[in-house]
Amino acid sequence: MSARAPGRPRSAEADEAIVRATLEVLLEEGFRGLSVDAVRQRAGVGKATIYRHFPDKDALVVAAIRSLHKAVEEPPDTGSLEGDVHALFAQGYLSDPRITSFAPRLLAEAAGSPEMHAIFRSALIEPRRAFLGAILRRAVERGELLDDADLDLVIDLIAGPFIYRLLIDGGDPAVLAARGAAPLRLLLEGLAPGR
Amino acid sequence: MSARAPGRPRSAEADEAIVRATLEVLLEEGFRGLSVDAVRQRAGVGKATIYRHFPDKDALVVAAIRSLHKAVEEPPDTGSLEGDVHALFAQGYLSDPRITSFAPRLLAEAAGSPEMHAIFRSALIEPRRAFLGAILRRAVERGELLDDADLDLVIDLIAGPFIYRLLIDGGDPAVLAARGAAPLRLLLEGLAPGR
Amino acid sequence: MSARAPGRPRSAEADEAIVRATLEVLLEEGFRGLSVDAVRQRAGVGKATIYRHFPDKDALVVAAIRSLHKAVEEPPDTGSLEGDVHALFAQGYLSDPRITSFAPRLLAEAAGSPEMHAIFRSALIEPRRAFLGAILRRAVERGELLDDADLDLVIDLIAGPFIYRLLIDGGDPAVLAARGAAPLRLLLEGLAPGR
Amino acid sequence: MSARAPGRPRSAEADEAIVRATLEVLLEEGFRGLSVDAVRQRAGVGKATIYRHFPDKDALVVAAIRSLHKAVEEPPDTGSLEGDVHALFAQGYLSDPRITSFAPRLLAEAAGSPEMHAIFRSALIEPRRAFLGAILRRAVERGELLDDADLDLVIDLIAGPFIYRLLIDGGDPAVLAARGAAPLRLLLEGLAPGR
DNA sequence: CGTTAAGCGAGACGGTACGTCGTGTCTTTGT
DNA sequence: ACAAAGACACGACGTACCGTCTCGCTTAACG
Repeated sequence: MSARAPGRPRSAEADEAIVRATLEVLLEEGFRGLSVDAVRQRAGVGKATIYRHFPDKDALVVAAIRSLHKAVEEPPDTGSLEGDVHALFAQGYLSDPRITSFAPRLLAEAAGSPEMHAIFRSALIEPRRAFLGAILRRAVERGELLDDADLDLVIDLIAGPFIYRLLIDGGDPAVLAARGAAPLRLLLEGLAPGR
Repeated sequence: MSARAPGRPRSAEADEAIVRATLEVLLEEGFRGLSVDAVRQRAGVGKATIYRHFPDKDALVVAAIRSLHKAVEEPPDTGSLEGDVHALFAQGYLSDPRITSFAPRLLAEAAGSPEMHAIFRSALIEPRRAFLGAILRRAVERGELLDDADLDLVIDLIAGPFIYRLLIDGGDPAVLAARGAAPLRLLLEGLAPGR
Repeated sequence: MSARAPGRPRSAEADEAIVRATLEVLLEEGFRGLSVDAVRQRAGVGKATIYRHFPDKDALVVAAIRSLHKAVEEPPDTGSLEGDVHALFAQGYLSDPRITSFAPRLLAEAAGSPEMHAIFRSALIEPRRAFLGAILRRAVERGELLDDADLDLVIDLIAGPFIYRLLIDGGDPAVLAARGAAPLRLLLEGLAPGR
Repeated sequence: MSARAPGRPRSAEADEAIVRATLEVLLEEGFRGLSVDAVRQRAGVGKATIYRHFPDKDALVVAAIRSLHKAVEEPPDTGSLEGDVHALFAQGYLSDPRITSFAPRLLAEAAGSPEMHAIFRSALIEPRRAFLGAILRRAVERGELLDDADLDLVIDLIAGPFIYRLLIDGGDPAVLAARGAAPLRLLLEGLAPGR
């Protein structure tokens, strides 16, 4: 018995070319300047193929965003919580221009669209929370944090102000560097076990 | 020399009708569904009039957002920082559906548009930060906070996780109520002077 | 090594199914509504098979039209020219709805396409001219027409007004019956030898 | 009471430019090569304007055909029926390439579309019949034709074979010149009063 | 107190992008 | 080895929207 659909299968190359072209146009021309025909031309692909792979332009953008997921690398172990977090920020954990540029737009689409919101979470938010979570678990093992600390809450406390600043200041890296780390010290003091 | 332009003056009624219609369409149809013609029809106004009052569609949206500013009320003095902050959250400081619905969309427009971003900050962010600031200054006067506390930073620490949760969870009020207040207690402990 | 049969020799069936499906779609949807995919689906055939049998859509149409040729029957001998011609008209010599429906469309394709025009002539025009020619030759033998009459010209004179009316009046059978035969009498008088 | 519609009136210039551009593209590229965007570009007009003036591409073509009507000139009086008819043919009464090229295509559209057929008749057929009719009436006055001749029938007899040849031979002018006039002599003999 | 310049609703205008569909070619799997 | 199924590149179709431009009319300040 065959689980295979008949006919010529969808081209993975075309799919990849479309997503890559979308990302390129998105970065060069911005969201407003993204046209399906521009993607079509750059990908060297037929318009019908785009619409066969993605129901509409939004889905195309979502796929492009999702493709960024792979780019995020594992955070290194520097030996201390503070070092780990700084390393995470330093490696562009959230200040990656692609993220600061795309995330708000994606967020806008997510408003009123539960599926879009789920994609937003799974493609952008959760992987980053997972990295922070790993760092925090290492800190607990090291004894830097209380055993019963609510790690999800701690993540909120670390990432929240950072994101907030990101949104308010429009992703200016200098401002982020200056203010992003500030809450961390405060938290480290409040959450240290021996106190 | 005349300080007055000749001819019929611009109609304040038309201006108001345009802004109101824009808000209505924005709420009913969302950002994507907002078309100048829809505003025109709902406002009972000529298209040229819209473009005489606002240079383009973005300006129209900005004006509509700005018109929401008036709705925010002064936060009451409950006698304690914790009470004030809870009161602020309780009165819908940020969970106002108009805010949770508009803010992300506006944010999306703000990405890559400095003017839009400035509007976003001045119309939505700053008024709310001002309220929190007033509350915190009262707390300093009461002796609940250290005199030399960086209030802007404290605001980040309080509002940041809240906003972060708002964005992640899509503004679900129940979740906000459960998690929004959590960081506050932690902060209050860490920032109390007598320690 | 496998002695498996080299696939089903379905070629002839497929060809016939394609032509039949083309005719059906042509009659139901008209020329504009004829799409190769519609033919494909109705014939239960692969698209590549169609293009293996016919170079392009025009050839497909030509084949469909040609398949109508077989339907035309030999004209009977009634004993007189007038009777023969009336019999020819009566048997639907040209008022066959398939002809009145297809001919103009085919004509349209023929404009500017010599090959199409040749098809048009050989599949529709010439067989009918041949019938008229046979009738006229019988008339010459009977002495009803002058020996040196230009039979091609006589055919033009008989068929021309008829076709002209057909095109002008849109193939309305009543009109054709009323006016189609009229020129014939006039011609018979003018071409009778004993005058 | 105002008979004037509100708003900016449709542009007669745009309409004319569209029709002219359609005719040009039609003549240069042929029917198959006619695209609305080509017309749009050549006319220097917005696509929406085309579709505001004409419901679809067919209507556009019809309007272009109709615009040819004005080009037909009055037939001169040469003093004799035969001369008049020759003059009519000589001036391109029916051999105008625009006619021989468009008529069959229009005919094809007319099949199954009464409105289209009516346009075909009123824009192409009737004006030409009217010219022939005028010539024939002059002939009756001159005594060249019987007073009680059915002029409509005579028109059929003159025009019919000519059109028939036109269609069969694809509008080759040489063939038309050779064969188109042949039936005329026959008819003149048969319809002359003094016989 | 009438001119007159600029406002007004209405809607057509030139463009540009959208998403659908049709053509003729190709690449799969199944028989 | 050929057939069905259907994906592919290309390009036209008809719709919607943006921001500009006439229309004919109102409205108010100035002469």
